[in-house]
Amino acid sequence: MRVTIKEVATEAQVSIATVSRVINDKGYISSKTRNRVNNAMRKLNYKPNIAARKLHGKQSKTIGIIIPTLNNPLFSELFDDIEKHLNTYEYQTLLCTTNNSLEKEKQCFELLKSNQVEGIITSSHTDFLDNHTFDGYPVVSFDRITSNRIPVVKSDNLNGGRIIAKRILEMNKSYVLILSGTKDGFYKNDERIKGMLSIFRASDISIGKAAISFASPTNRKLALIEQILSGKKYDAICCTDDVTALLVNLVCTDMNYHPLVTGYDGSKSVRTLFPNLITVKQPIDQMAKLMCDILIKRIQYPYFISKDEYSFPATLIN
Amino acid sequence: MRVTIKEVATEAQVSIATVSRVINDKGYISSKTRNRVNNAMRKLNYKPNIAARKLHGKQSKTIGIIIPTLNNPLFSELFDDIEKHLNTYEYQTLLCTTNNSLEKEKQCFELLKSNQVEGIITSSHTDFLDNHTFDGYPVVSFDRITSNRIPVVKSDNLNGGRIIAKRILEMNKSYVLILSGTKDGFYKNDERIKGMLSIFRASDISIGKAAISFASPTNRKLALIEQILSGKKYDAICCTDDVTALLVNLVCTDMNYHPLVTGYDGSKSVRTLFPNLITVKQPIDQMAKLMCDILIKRIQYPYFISKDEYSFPATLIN
DNA sequence: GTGAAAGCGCTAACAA
DNA sequence: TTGTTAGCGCTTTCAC
Repeated sequence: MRVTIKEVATEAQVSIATVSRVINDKGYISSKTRNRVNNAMRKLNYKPNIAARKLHGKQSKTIGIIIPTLNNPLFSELFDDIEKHLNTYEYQTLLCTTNNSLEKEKQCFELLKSNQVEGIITSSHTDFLDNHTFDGYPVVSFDRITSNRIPVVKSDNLNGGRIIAKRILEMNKSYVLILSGTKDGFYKNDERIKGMLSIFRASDISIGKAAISFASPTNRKLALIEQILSGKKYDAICCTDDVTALLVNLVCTDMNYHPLVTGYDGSKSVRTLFPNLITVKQPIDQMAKLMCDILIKRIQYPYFISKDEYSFPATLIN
Repeated sequence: MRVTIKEVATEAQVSIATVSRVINDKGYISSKTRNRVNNAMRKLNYKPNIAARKLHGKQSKTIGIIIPTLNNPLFSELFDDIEKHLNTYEYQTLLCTTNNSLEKEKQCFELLKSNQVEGIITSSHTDFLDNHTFDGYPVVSFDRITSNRIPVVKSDNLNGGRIIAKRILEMNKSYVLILSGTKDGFYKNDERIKGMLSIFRASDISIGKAAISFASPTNRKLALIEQILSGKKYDAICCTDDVTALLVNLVCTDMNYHPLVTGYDGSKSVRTLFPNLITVKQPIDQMAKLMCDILIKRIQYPYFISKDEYSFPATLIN
């Protein structure tokens, strides 16, 4: 068995309460005792049992993270940034992936509650949140409009859509496909698409629209894309995310068909590995940081009222 | 506050012990009581408090996962597969990333112990494991030879190296660079490189060797690669992982220099997005599954003796 | 078959 | 400034 607070107390010849005080830096302790306890902890290589701490109710020092998948650089980078930043607050992280399934998202939420997380950062895109009571859990959402009083950290999708569309117009395209990477109805009001449309409609470009399901396996997506493109001769294809854009490029290469393909998100790896891709960058690192900050503040000061929405600028790449 | 076992007991008019028995399916319970308890749990939407369960010592139903980074498709896919598979055992996962830093790896290990994980799957590549006593924690390692009695699940790196080298020879190259993606000394005995050398040395090809540090940020890696390549005119560059290969390709394109570049790992996303990359595929999904199976078996039957090493075949892509 | 009660490691009143 | 003690929610003997 591992070393417990009790053994530290014995070793330091104090009570467990004193040890607890030293650990949590609470209340008055003489520096002599403090030293004795610290030495004992070091000597015995004591590590607190987080489960016991959680059991007590507060201070689980754990934040739950809900994301659709790690197999998308947007989300793996987001998670990475969040984790790094939470670590500076001495918080740990409990990760759940949903693949955008409502069922899975429910399970994630239960799992996180079962694990006594102090708050949740979610970037899953089902509408589960809307219908759920939060038992007072602080929650912050990534790029997702929710109806409840859950703060959203997003980037300016409307403007991002506009930027991309303007870029397309500059290149004198005449028949453009807007291809959404999620067709599951969660993006009914996709701001990116709205932005694109607002520009395209004011021009004399022709517009097609299509969507593929986010949760489909890659093979299925490729097949769907091929089907969507077959016969049609768009000279530009605007995707609502980078992964979809990259898949479209693959299919097009195979078809020996070379429209202009644009993405969205601009994660570091995509920007590095596909330096020519025209896309819109969300400042993922800054957004991650802000989400952590809001959440921690909310946890530390329960009456802290955050804004409903924090919006970051979207910037054109290429 | 959440619903506890106590409230379920009251609702079902039984003792908490009985509720516990129903939850864990242990001991004798009449089916009448069982039903009553189950109904009560459903009615109150009871979810067990995992912290309390962990506190008791056994059955934290959590496995710790240590990986270097999620920003490498090999590891994000590995984690994904592990998590999916552990879920079928009703185990949850606690993820730690180390970026191959020894310091971070130590912290991860402590964190996982603090969280009462029942076992650990590690694919980090420092030599921390070798010098550490495991307090009886079941551990299994991914692709990493350790000196202790920790089972390793790997693929046949020696043969993988050979396969790649043979492929190079087929293409009549004469000056090849072997570029390792980790120069931190953890791969002193890198089997992949050994395999390559065994073939190259038996031919009349010239060989160069270099390495870049795994933990460097991408920009730094690109600069290093440029430096390594400047002046030299290799007609083939064999990297020990895909990410390095892709970065090399970027630098080469920039330099308008077009050697044959090969990778290693063959994760799904790399194979999809770079269908022409010559690489060696490790069967990540199968390896993930086996690691979970070994670990769970070891947890359930403490006297289960696993083999020291499980090796999967490596297959050439392209 | 079921319940009472001890105890897991820790925190936080409350006493001293 | 420190110690005593009552829980936190759950599992598990040991009685009944």
